Amino acid sequence: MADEQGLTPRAQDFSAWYNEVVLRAELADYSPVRGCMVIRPYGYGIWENMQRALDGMFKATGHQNAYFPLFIPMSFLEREKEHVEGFAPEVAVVTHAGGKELEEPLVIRPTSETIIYAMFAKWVQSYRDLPLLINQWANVVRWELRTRLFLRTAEFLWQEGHTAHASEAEAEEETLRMLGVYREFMDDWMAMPPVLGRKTESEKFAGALRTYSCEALMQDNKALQAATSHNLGQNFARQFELKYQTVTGGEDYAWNTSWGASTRLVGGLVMTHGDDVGLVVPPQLAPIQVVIVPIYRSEEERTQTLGAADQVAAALRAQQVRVHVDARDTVKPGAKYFEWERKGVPLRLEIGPKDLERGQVMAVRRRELEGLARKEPLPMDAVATLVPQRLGEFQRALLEAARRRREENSYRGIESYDRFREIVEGPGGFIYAGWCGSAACEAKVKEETKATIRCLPFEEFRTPEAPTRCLVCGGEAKHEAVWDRAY
RNA sequence: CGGGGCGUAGCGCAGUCCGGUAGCGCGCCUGCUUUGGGAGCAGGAGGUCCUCGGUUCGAAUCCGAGCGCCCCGACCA
Repeated sequence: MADEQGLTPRAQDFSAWYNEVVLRAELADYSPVRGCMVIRPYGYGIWENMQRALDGMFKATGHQNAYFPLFIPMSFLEREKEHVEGFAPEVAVVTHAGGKELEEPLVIRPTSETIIYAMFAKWVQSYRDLPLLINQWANVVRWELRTRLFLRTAEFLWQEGHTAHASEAEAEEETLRMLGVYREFMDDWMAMPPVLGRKTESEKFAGALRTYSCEALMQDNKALQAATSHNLGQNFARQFELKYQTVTGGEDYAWNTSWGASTRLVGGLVMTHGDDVGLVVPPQLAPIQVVIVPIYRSEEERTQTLGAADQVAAALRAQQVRVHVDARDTVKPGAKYFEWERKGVPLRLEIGPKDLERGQVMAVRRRELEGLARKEPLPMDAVATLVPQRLGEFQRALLEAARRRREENSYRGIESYDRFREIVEGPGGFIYAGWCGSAACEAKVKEETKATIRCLPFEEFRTPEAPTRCLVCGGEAKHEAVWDRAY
């Protein structure tokens, strides 16, 4: 670290900065097991808020939670060819249990399509049993060679939605609906606005017909795939005999979708809003939205300011504000400021003798954002109404700032491959360019620049004037693609 | 799995080249004074120097092997 109290500046070493923020804000810690991490209470608090929000949205769109086992028979995974090929290198396998070698090895789920659709097959007989809309919150294991806190760990927490439908159109609608849910979550809760689009064949989920994703742009201008939604077609249904009787009495395989988002989102949050002081958590997801720091000298002042702090806290809690009073007597106010800023608490209220005299509290925002004063006094008797407003403003300003940063670092109308390379190898960012649709052109760019097609963006994200030529071969452009290096 | 770096007190590090029995800052504990942006003074606790083996009268230091972690690359939510 640059010095013992500050962090390595982002501009100097983004990667080091990221690790330091995660550790120093007490989001997570390294575990004794290589590639795994311990999510600490503060980090888990953010994840719990994410879960709560997403879970509510899943329920609102008709899904129910269930839980499927961690262990999957090896033979299940092997049934879908593309699927097993995609995951084989990274699965962990249990070969021994109960002191004996198992007859059939058990895979620790890298994802649960196989076991879930095997169960769906038992539960679905008729079109009347469809759609079946299930979600599970679970841990999964993917034995990655190279890991990073939150962004890629051997074990991670996520949710995986799995649905079965009676028609391809319905499955496609569901796939896009859930992509939209993720988008709404990222906009409204995380203030991390994604670009939506379809994945290319080489980037799609192993076993899917089509994959869609939400791609967010981090502060180092690398892309983060933040959520994916897959139309699985009938691929898994065929392998697991997930059949149903149609309205007309015939028989057909069900159409499946799956969609997921993981604790990786926490890493995205850090890399979207954090600054050189530390973490910045959007109010909607902050475990602590407001921290109150009393300031005093004498014992009498201590009693008074702490009393006022408790009163303000109670008034805010009545407004559903998550508030913490830092009443520690052994730490000076300045030290508390730094600590809570490092942890990204959106709003701090300072209450000292001078404030009490004036009947006010001093409010300080975590980050300076356009149009919003960093410090302002709030009348004591209006705190309960003003603080929720300030939190809302801060949330909106974070989204606005993130959106602006994304657009400022997006490049459109790039036609020359040399120019493309200049951007990728220089500042980086989302590069919109034409693509002929050939895997060869896609692979060439990846090999030469490490940039990949993050997605083929949906209409609303596309450039008004569609590219006509493929960035790589100069042939006719079939799509506009968003390229970038990615996490 | 290749390249680089690093393993010494809870954290960050010095000491290693040139062997002589372990130190600095932060943090922690006690007391007093402090408290509006990382407090001061005094006292104190805390270390199998990653592991194993070798060389030596003597190893944190030299030699060999192994393990672990971080960063960069190939593969990936």
